[in-house]
Amino acid sequence: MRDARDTKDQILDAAERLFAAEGFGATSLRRILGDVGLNPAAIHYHFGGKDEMVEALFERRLGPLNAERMRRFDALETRAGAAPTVASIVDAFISPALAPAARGEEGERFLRFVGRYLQESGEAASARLRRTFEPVIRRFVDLLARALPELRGEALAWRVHFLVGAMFHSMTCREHVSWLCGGVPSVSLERAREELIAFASAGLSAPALHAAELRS
Amino acid sequence: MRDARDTKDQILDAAERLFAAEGFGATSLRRILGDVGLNPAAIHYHFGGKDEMVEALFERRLGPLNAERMRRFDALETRAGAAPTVASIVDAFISPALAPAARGEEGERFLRFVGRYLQESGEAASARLRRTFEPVIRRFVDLLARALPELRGEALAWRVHFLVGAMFHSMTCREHVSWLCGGVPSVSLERAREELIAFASAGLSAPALHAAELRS
DNA sequence: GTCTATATCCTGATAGAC
DNA sequence: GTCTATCAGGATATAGAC
Repeated sequence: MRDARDTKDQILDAAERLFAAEGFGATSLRRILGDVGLNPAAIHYHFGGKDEMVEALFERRLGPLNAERMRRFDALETRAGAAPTVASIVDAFISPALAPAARGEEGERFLRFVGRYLQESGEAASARLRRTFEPVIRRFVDLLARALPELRGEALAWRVHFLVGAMFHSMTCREHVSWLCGGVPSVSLERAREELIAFASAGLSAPALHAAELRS
Repeated sequence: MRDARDTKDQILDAAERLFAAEGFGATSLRRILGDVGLNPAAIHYHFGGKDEMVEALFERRLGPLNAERMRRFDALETRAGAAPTVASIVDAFISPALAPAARGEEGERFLRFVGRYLQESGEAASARLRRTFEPVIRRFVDLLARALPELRGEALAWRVHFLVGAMFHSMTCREHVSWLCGGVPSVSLERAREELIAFASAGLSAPALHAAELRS
């Protein structure tokens, strides 16, 4: 009746939009396929199930995104002479995700979805995300470890974890920022990208904690 | 058959445990009430519905938690002479939530649940959380604004938003930290609290961004 | 006052129509 | 190859048993 390629993309578009808006668990196949004008069960022909559709959603966007991050990491490492700054490493990790989000609806939708999925999902999803992200995260952590030699394993891990949390939260609960700053109706995602780089770089660069400095 | 007070608390305990472990949308009343040995529909007698039960869950813990934050803010403001440091303000906001979590399962469970709920939920839940948190967040932002006079409205709002995101993410996806730092089996939540205070204080204190300093 | 039997709707998935 | 009719079970909620 219509081209399968188009149909698949239409389904993924609708799914991404609804997952971002309502959450993963709250969005039924019925709703998604209804938006495309198909029977709920069509999902099984095109993808195999709800979980497999999520996998397709990830692959469609995460491949290019993580490839871009790797390219930027490469560029930082091969730049002769200057060792990369913490801010430039953070920029290479954050901007491929947040710059498209700042440019338009589509990029933002995907990040909102990933953020929600990350929180909602159980072990299986966690493992899936880990498989996808591990190479790029490990590279990121290695670069940071060289730029911040005083930061030991667990400290660096927590701080990277905070950065990731801040990044996703910035997308998924963006509306909170409007009332946080006293009712500015529309906040800028480009601004968020810049502030996050500044915030996270400074946070990562904070002095390492030693037993003696711990506060109550 | 048994005391209603006990039953209510048993239901809330089971709900909190399951919400934290599996997520809000993924946890059915069937499952929760089954753990307590009751029919799923008993929820309607005790609370009125799933949403009202969530409200009760929040009230049980958030009241004391936010009251403690307010007490700490008061203590900072009335301390004669010294204006409070950024780190001490951040500590007053974070520690009442994270110190109980570090001390035991129960405190951690609640934070995991709130973090997941915050991400999963739509407008209604967002509004509910806003009503509960607005006074304490506004106080927090005001204190920070005085300690960081160079940080204007939207910049401060984004950075506080990052802090909140980092805080919840640190709880909800804690297992990720283990592999981030190369497989340390058990990471310390007390360590997370200390690192988060250092990370967020430094991030908030990063120089304000002006148009001229923006990077690609 | 405390809880259960039951109803209704909605979920994702199997099997089969075109 | 593409999609739909239908299914079995799970979701919350109403009405009523004890």
